[in-house]
Amino acid sequence: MPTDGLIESAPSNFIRDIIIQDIENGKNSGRVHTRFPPEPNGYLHIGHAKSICLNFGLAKDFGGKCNLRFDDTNPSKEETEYVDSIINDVRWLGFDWEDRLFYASDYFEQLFQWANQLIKQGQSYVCDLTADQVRETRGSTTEPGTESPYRNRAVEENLDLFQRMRAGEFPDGSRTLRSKIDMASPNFNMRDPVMYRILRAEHHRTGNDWLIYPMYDYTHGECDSIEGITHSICTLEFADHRPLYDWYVESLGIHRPQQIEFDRLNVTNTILSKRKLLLLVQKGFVSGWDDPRMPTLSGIRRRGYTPEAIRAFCGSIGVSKSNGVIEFPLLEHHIREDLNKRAARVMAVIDPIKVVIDNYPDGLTEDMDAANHPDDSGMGSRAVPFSKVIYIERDDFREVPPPKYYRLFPGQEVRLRYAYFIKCTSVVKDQNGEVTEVHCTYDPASRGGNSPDGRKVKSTIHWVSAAHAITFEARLYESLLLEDAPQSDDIAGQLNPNSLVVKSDAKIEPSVKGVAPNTHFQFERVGYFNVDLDSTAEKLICNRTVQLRDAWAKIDKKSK
RNA sequence: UGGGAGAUCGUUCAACGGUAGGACAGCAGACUCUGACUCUGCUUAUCGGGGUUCGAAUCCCUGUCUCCCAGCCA
Repeated sequence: MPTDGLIESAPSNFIRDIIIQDIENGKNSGRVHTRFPPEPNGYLHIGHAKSICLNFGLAKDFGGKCNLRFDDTNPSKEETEYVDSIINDVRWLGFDWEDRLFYASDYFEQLFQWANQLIKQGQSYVCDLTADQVRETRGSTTEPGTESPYRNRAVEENLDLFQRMRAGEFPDGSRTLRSKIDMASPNFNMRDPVMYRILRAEHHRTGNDWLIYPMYDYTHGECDSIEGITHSICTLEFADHRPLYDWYVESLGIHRPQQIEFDRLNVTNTILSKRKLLLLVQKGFVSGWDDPRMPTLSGIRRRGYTPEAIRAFCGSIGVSKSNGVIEFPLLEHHIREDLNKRAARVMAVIDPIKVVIDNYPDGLTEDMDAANHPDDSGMGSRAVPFSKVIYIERDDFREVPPPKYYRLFPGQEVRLRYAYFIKCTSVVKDQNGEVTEVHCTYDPASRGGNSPDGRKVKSTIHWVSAAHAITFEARLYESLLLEDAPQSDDIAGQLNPNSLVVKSDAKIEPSVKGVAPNTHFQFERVGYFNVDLDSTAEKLICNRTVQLRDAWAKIDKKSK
């Protein structure tokens, strides 16, 4: 039974069901408090967006709160650069943690005190086994582990040794603090897990204050507990850790949040492994974490994806515990849906071919009135200059038209958007037989795009006046991975050589002069583009965010 | 071969003992100064086998398949 007023339009899912039930049962006094807990060891990607939208979204929908907390317990992998990027990305996505920005490292002292409490309770001990020995004594899926010879050390000795671990008396890796649970447990996480390791590494926040660092399992539940988290939502692979999560908060006798696991986001043909993404950056396969081909939030932001679209996408994919893979076109659908509403229309020719209108007066320029958005007159209109020589898309002309081809070919009449009807009369070719120039005549009576005699044309194509065009660089992106690339660690062998195609001689109408980076446009009949960060007043650079749906491309492909 | 989690249109999520539904993708059509957008229609699914029930995607038994786990990573 849904609780009145608490359910918005968000679709039902098993986590909402749990929360609704908890509220009805008065658990946590009806409070809902979640958290997004990234480790600052890399950049956030679209997979994290699902978790962010889930955690912040749930808090919002149920009148609760959501914290941003950095799980920074492994200084050897973490950096301030990552902290900064994560803060920036979550904010960009549109979420607000108010004053609740926390770090696991904020709690190091408390965690240390709690570890001492567990020692005193006889529930943890200092172990002198090496990492290799620990692994060897852990047992296997069918064999129980064997107990450490140090398992039954006296409390006083454990307390002393643990203190001396902290004080730096022992070398890295020489000792650990372990929980005394059950070496025969079928769940490996319960076979006396390590709580603390000795690690001399500079921490991005605590510097060299600490020589011992707590492990994730020992840390996470207590951090949640300290912050009053009610629902600790994480991905499926942590399900096996839940008994341990519960063991710590119960042994310590502190507030017990509920861990709930859901399926992490997978997207077809997309790398969402932090390790592999790091490899792409380190080996120079991409220009950086914000390369527009990267699935990182900084990458897709630069590519022109909007937070609104990403949030809509995350809301549409649902939450479950199955191992699903979302098809990439669903993401593209949401990008198009958002950009269609907001992106101003502009005419740009990516792969130009010259068209000369033989009967148009030399030296004349006319301003054509073009709407900035077909469905939103509030976005106004602009003047686009027209003259005798123009560029059109190379693909919009065929010397020999294939079946169902409506565009320009010898003898065919088409409309130049917002301008005139033109008819192709002849072509000029170079010595290789390549068409270099298309000659046309225009119908002066069709100015604005309609002929007074009411005749129709099959096609309307876009154009740019050669004399007025701005030459710019268009960066066209495809998937970073080859389609059907095998899943393996050999990333180099799976890369799509066409993931970035640079068109340096693209032409665009002059109205875009001076636009700011990250302005979104729809290049009519081509796709959604945005102005790249590298763009300057001298050199305009645009990224293709996503192509328009293209019925002709399907017809063309099918006939081949 | 130990433990944990799953299995519903091509994909994904829903249906919580009572008409299997949405979105994306696909197909067909309408509209169109973007082969875009929009609109209309269509195709397609409960993993197998047994039960319980008037009635099962849902409950029970059984089989099969998939994912995760033996870091001093998170």
